[in-house]
Amino acid sequence: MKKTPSKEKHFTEKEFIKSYNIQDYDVPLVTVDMAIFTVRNDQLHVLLVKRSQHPSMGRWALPGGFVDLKQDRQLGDTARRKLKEKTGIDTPYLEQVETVGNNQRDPRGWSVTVSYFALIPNDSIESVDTEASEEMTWVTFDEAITQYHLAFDHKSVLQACYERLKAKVQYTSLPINLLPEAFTLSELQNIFEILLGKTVEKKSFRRRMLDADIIEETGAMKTGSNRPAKLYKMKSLGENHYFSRNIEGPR
Amino acid sequence: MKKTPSKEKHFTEKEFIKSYNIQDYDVPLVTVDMAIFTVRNDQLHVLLVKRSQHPSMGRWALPGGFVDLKQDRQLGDTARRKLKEKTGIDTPYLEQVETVGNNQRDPRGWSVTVSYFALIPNDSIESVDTEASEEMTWVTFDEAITQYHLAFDHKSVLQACYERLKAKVQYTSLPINLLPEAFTLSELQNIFEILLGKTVEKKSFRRRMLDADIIEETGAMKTGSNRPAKLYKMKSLGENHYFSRNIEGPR
DNA sequence: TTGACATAGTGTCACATAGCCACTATCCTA
DNA sequence: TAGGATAGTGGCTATGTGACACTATGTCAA
Repeated sequence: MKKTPSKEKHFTEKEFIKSYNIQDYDVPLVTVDMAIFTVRNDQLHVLLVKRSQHPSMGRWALPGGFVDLKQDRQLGDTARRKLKEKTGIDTPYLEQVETVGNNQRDPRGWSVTVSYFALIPNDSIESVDTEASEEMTWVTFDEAITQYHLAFDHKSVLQACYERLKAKVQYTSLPINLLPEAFTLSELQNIFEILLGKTVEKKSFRRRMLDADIIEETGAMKTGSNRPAKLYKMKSLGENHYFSRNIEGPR
Repeated sequence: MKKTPSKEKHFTEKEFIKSYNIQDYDVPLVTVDMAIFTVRNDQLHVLLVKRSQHPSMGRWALPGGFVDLKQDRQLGDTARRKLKEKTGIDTPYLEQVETVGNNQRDPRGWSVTVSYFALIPNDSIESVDTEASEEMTWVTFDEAITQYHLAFDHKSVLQACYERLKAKVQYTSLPINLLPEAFTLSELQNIFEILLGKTVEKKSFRRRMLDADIIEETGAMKTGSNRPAKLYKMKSLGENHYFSRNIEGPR
């Protein structure tokens, strides 16, 4: 039984703060969960970790955990900290998606999770030496949804992250963040097609990207077993462009 | 001083849950804050309440408060409960915007707020008899930002809500929710123009709305001192339409 | 050395859709 | 019955995307 907080108003704010103790209240749990996306082998992948503790010990889940009130100055720090722990990356594209809170999703009680998704270039993933006890794995998004029985409500959290990502691919330049610093237009188009699940017309795509004035030539070329392609990079790193029209598929 | 939670893994999940006590951990405060928007006198208005308790007693703030773990089954319920208390409305357009958490925004300590915005038709606002002690007022968005010194970080929360709203006006049918059930196309256009801050061309606007297949004639007409206008209503209530292009202004 | 291949990159036209704006329609009021 | 006001439309122009054939430039194998 909690004591009812005093409604006395005769003291100053200073006194109020001093007498305030969060332990006197029923409060929910607060966690941060994240979907870390990358594209490898022409498929969207997401990182899962195996839970080493109760509840749902042994089940696969999205990386995440409690906000550390000492370490984390703000919510995003929790996400960035987890990302760094798992992948070694510290400047990803990071976007908050949704906050879910109810008394069903965690057996420990009323629980709130703030979800984020991160986009990282596949080639930048370092193998981090994590606690030996901790297993993690990259799986395709489809597998994560259909083959894995994710802990808590992580299936729906993951789906929400994917929906947001997919929606934004239609009208932003966001997928650039899935590529390394320098990339060709063909590579970029390929990433868009993977995320959109449909092909786009080459000329239209190139016009769209070039007219947006968000990328510039590096000067270097990417060579292969055929005509070399110009390498591009983002003009201002981290800037995200919003197009005034959705990208369209074939008619 | 908190005790370090046990990392023992030798018991079952059931035993773990039983022994789990949230009081053993440092946890943040969790609140819900909301921007309740309506349009009156051709201006976007937002509802403010005067805080009757510490902290920031006497300052104006967005309606909101703690999640009530007993009453609220999920986060959105907290928002809906507050909205109902203040306006008497229980089926608004409600959208979660952002979740901010840090140890600066509230003098009581590490605090998380989940923000929502609601859109309500001006004519549906009932005067609710609230606690006598509680003052509330509708002010224009501009006034709220420039004239009122809002409590906590509510200024930036309010701005985030506005940004989201303004962005969505470009490519969704969302502003319909600011009008009563039946409305004319001219009224709808007017709302869009207010939110966009610029005029739009009549024919283009009507084409856009009609082609989207989201509204239908009620059969009734709105009469005035000139040619009567057809009244329309949403085809499926609450459904929000996404256009594939942003609304454009005059060239 | 050369020709096949593969992928990069472009020229150009058709087509869809939004802006523009003048025109018509239908009410009220004096 | 004419004038004012707002509702609603016809039809042309401008803009930008889709389509697709065409050119460009590398590698590689014979």
